[in-house]
Amino acid sequence: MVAVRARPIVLEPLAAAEPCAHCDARSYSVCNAIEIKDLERLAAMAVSISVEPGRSFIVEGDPAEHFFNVTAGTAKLFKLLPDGRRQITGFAGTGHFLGLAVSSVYAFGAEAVDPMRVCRFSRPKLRAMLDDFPAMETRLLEVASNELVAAQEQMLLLGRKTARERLASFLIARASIPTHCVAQAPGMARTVTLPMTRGDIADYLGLTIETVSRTLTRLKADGLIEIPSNGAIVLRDRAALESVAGGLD
Amino acid sequence: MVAVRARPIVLEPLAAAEPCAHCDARSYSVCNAIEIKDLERLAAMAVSISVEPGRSFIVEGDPAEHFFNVTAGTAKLFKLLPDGRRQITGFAGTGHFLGLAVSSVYAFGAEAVDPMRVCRFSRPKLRAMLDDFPAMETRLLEVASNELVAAQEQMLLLGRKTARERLASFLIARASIPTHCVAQAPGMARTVTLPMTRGDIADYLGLTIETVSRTLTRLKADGLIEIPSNGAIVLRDRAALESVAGGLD
DNA sequence: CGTTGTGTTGATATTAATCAACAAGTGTGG
DNA sequence: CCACACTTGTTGATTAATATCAACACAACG
Repeated sequence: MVAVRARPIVLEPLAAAEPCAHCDARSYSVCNAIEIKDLERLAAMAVSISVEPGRSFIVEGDPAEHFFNVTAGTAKLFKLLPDGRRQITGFAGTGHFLGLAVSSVYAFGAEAVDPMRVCRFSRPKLRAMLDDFPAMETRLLEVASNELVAAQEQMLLLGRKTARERLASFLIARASIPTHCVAQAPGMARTVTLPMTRGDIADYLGLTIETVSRTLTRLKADGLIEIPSNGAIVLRDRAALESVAGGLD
Repeated sequence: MVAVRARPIVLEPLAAAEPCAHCDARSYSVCNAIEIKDLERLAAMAVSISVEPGRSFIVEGDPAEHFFNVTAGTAKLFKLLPDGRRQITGFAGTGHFLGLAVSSVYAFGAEAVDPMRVCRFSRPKLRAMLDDFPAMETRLLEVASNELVAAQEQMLLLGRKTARERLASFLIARASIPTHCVAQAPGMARTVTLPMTRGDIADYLGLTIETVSRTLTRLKADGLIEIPSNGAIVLRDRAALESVAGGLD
């Protein structure tokens, strides 16, 4: 069964708009919940910003003044303990919303993994926007619900899965992320690109760098994956990986 | 700083409505976003159900036909692996909403920890309700955002904290849950009631029963807590507990 | 070239899991 | 009222998984 997936919402100010080579619509207006003309009005309220790899654009504990929509690249979202231990709570790719919090301060930090573009709204403008476009609020609620489901899945991973199961889960999940357009081969990318470092993967999976490295080596030795280069992994036996990811064998 | 906390939303059909001894309004209509008369109309669309301890009322993977609002008692929400490993992703107390998922099947199971009452809506009726009351949708988005923040905090706990830190975090978090009314002593209950078993705590914190037991014993020996009975824990040194919970010392 | 960041691999340490025994509380039925 | 099973919780001995410490390989970059 191939899930029907909503297109990622990508808000981009008109000035920065680029036509998409693959989608039918223009890349900055990929949203199935709002009329195009409204989207343009809406996008005009925002600022488009480039973020270089390694650069933080949200700092945990800072006043939450902005709301972001990722329009290109990938961010890592994380929480820190005073002694430096870090948990990456997720990677935010194109279409992701950041900074929804009700609280007045950000509950997490965000840093670019690769060259990013984000679209930034002030929170009052976001509020005005939601009041103007109820459909947008509905869509955001859907987005938040989906993230909640993903968060629960990650809790299962962190609380109960072995290192091997965690890596398999991670690779399978990564393989189902649409890279750009949503219309795609039936949910299956055989080569997974990993823009993040082993350290990021470790902090995402609640492991150490060494364990991530060793576990990938074992998965390779077992014929489940190939590692053509850092930053890419080929899923040689997707069914077996899914089985491992689900806690079987 | 004492956070201003919104009242829990409690929807209860009129037949089951009971006046609250502590709140100014009636207990079943505690919602700061909707007019009382609308709420009554809305509550009339729902069914109130009692759930005995140990009874499941949401099964992971089943068609997601209903949407629930907890009106009394506590539920545990969990995900399972095929071999029986279980991760409790949260405990849902009075005011919590369950079953928001966009997906057509439930992403988690829910089981009553103690005698519960839940208010049940069919999902189409929920949709109609949200269309009728945009304020309700706004409120749900806030709720979902807060749960997302809590989920991230739990990921930090599961991925990076020691057993001792996990227990301390759990106790501190439990101590800040308003039992019934929200207006309360400045955020601080010294005695924490734990309706769930050690096994539930273990599955929530990603530990085993034995480790939970041992760690509580150690916290007691260190003078941070007292354990007058199963089901209750007295925080003897809240500051120290908070310090441990935050990853210090 | 050295330097730095990233990744791999090996040896050892440590935390928490597992295996096991037992204690305390609860409910049942004789 | 007491024997009994059953559930829940505690504590001890041992094991296993992963973390930690350490060395080294390799690529990117000034």
